[in-house]
Amino acid sequence: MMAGTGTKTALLEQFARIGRALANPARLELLDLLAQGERSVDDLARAAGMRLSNTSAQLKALQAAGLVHTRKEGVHVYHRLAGDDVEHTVEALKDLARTRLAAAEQAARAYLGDVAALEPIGHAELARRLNEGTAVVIDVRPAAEYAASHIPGALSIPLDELAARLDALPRDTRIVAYCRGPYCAYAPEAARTMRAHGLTAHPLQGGLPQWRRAGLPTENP
Amino acid sequence: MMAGTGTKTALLEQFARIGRALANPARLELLDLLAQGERSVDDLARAAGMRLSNTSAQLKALQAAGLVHTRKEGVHVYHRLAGDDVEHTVEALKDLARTRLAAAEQAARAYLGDVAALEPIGHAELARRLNEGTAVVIDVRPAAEYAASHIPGALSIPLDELAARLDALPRDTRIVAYCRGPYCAYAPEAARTMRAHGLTAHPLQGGLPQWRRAGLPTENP
DNA sequence: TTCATCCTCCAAATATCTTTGGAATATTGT
DNA sequence: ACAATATTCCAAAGATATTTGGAGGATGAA
Repeated sequence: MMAGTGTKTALLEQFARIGRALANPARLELLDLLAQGERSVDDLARAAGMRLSNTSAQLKALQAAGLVHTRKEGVHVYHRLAGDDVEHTVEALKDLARTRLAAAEQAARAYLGDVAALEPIGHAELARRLNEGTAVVIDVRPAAEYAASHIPGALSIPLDELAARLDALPRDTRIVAYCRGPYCAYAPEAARTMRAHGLTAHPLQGGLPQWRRAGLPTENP
Repeated sequence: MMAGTGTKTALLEQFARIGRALANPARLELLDLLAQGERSVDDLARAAGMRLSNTSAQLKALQAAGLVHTRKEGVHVYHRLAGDDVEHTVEALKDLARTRLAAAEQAARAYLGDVAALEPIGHAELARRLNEGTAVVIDVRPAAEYAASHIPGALSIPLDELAARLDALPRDTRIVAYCRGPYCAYAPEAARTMRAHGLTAHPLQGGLPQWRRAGLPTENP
């Protein structure tokens, strides 16, 4: 492809660089993970089920596109999203896919199941209920993500452990589960598990990144 | 790459399809043109300076990604954006590029010049001024795009013809020029030309697609 | 220093994308 | 039927991306 300096072509080429960064499922998964908080390369590789060398290469591509920043601490290199706008654009991309591609809508339904049937709770309602004490909120993401940032007052119950800890949950209070975002299956899955056990459970509409982006408070280390 | 049916991988793969559609400067240019209204393949090829066969191939890719719909009329195939969300996401992509990539910001400045110095007029202010009669609005896009859709009351003065028609413009009224959008150089360029001729001119903030997306009225054939 | 750990870099193999010119197809009008 | 126009399809060449395994560099701990 031509270099194309100084003209409209050069500008379009720059825009396309961002498109290219978002053109690969592995990179999109890394962005999802990074939206939960900064993580080391090796940690990301494990969480995404990718080889280390490949993870490093993809993170380098994201960095070259300006979507990710890094911080070196000792032997670790921590990566994080460059800003809220990254997450916002990725979400717009996903929503566009779901709206415009029947195959995407179908894949979303296959992965998430029927979320509407679980009557998701909105941000505002959860915030109100937390103030009133009429709901308990649980964070069903892996513990490391809870540790990086969570909704104040949330209990960390990773999905893996939910079944074993069901009896410790209140039967007389509404339980709201949240996870990584609107395309994360953890919270809906958790709500189903809890409902099957006779609890009153709902997923949060959107996950922690959306909660934060709405200007609501989070608790960080 | 794996097929990956039924799982998270399948969903991410669908999201990445949209990313891939936006990963190429030629396709981004076609999307820009389509945001101005539906056009035939051959017309788009001419406007974008691309070969016909390539234009057809890229449009096919956009169609496969669900971003573009087509309508056949006689011997022509008219393409149009599948919805407002397409334009919105493309704009988010461009803004992200400009914010996160220094090279993109630099290319934008090189292409657009210093737009802020031209004191762009916002949508609300233009709407008000048009009601009051305290501004004249001119559409400096190619005539075909004006014909497809324009701001009610706008005069069509394609940038090519502006120099020849400067004397017909009022010297005692504020003139607002608009074009394809925030990354189109026509309106800023027109404002500079008019100012150099002693007129009071400004570009509109954002172009016709943004005006329409803000819910303001347009005039269509 | 030596070791273990984390990460990046490299080369190679494979796959995908882009662009071109020309052939093939479709539609309309004569 | 024929010609003219608009579009798609095809094959080929070149350019980019993706992924892997392993080598090598950097850092901190023993």
